[in-house]
Amino acid sequence: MAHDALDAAFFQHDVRRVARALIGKTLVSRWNQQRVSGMIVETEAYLPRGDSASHALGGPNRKNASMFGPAGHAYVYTIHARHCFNIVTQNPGIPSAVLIRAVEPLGGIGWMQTRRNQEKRELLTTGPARLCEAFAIGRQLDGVRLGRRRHIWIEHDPDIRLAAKAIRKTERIGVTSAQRLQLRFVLRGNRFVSGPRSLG
DNA sequence: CTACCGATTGACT
DNA sequence: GTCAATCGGTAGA
Repeated sequence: MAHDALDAAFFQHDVRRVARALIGKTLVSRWNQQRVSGMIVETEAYLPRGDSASHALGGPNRKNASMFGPAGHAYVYTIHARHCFNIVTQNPGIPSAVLIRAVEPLGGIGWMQTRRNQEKRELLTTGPARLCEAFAIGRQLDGVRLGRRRHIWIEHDPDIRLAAKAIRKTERIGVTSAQRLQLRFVLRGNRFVSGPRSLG
């Protein structure tokens, strides 16, 4: 029950290292007395330099400001009328973030089904916008620090230990530039990973 | 004000 | 597998 919550120091490393390390961790949301949790099974890294797909390209603006803020805070953006949840890394001064693309539902599945208006577990949290809806993550969390006393945080279960080969590295999903970069990390074989099966 | 875009999803063949 | 709906944010007239 009382698993350690990851603190800011965890997120102050290279974004690729953090993206890989987040696989197998537990994402927890508590909102309106409703606790929801899931094991992270898919992430993507967005680099501070040389990454034409990063929202930080071109410098800070009103929309991407959180990417330039402190590590361990949320960066929530809107795309196609939906939300996506990132965790800022390496900052200050190095705008980078990890996109959480999919989790395996663990607790509060009934809340997820209600919020998603969807019964099938495979359709609750397989995709960045789907999991945001299931975890009640919206723009109001943009720039907010993660923590156990907040709306959202990440826990480490010491019983979950993944072998290096359990994590697969692939190209990112849906990115229209810089596609050759291998910046997506997935838990190999997990059925809650999003995207084409060939990249699972 | 209008025009256009997208780190997506869900419906469809 | 393919494809269009979707709408907030941003840029430009």
